[in-house]
Amino acid sequence: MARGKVQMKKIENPVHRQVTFCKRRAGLLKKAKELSVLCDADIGVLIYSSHGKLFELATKGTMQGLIERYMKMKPARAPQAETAMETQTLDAKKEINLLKQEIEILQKGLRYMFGGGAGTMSLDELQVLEKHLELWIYHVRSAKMDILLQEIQLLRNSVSSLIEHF
Amino acid sequence: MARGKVQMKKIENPVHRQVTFCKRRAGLLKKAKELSVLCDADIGVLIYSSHGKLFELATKGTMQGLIERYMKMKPARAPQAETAMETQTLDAKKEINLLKQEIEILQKGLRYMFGGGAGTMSLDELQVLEKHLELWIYHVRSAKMDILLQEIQLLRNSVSSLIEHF
DNA sequence: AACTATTTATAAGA
DNA sequence: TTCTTATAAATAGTT
Repeated sequence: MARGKVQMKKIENPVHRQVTFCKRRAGLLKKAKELSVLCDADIGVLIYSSHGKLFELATKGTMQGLIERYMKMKPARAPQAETAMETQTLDAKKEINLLKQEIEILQKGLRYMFGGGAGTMSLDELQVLEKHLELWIYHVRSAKMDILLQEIQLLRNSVSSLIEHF
Repeated sequence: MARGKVQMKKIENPVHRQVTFCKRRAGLLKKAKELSVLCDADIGVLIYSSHGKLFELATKGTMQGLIERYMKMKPARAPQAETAMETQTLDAKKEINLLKQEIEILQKGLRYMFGGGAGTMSLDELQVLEKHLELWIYHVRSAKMDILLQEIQLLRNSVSSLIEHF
């Protein structure tokens, strides 16, 4: 893209090809990061050089995570028979999904309780929910503070006894 | 990259963000294809929009194929005693325990809200609950912001049409 | 969805 | 590889 157009075909000169690979690879990964940040997207990029070397980028979590998400969305074929261990892993994953669902449900329940409706909430509902949450956080922080203050009191008492004792 | 620089942070206006997502997504995929052709590389790109929609590109074969290649290259974990599969199972069990704890805390949080008192929660549990609440408030505020910005966009469009009409 | 003024990426050269 | 620079491409803001 500079000092001359470039034909869209494999660069034959291997030196030139390697240089371009480095530059454009960096460019591609940069663009991917930017898109991720600007638009709040999760992006994974896998690049295998012509000689098989791997370069990767995962803008959120790990490549593993993004791949698993992909697999869920697109159930893959099962090439081989499962071993006992694989079955165990699959069972565990099922359980994880169930638990995640449970959390989802609890959260929806909370939302329902405060907001009066599930799913999409109106501005007013969100306003109310926000107020509830602020109040709740306030209570949680108070409770934390109470615990800490109790702790301090206990320590003070210990110190007092020690002083009396000696 | 035009008519003004752009800050590298999430674009707040949802309309603007969506437009940019479309444009840059197209740009990223184009760049990936070019790199693939020019340098004879095999490239896979996974993009999840903030709303979870998947966009993908595999310049050679299928995404499945690239992923399998990735998996073969990177069983990179497991110290040595465990097989990859055993590690996976252990990881899954750890995740299950974490999720169970999380559910416990959410449930306690609910009871706490109903009862109006802290009594039963430990400092650590309160800490976790507080983090959850903070995250939740953040989401609620984002949702509010989205609604307001959409409203503004609608009004702007109305004003534009009126001006054109008269 | 089209249009440009600018910014960014990068091909070639050093 | 790295830096420089002229130029091609991408794209932000606008219409």
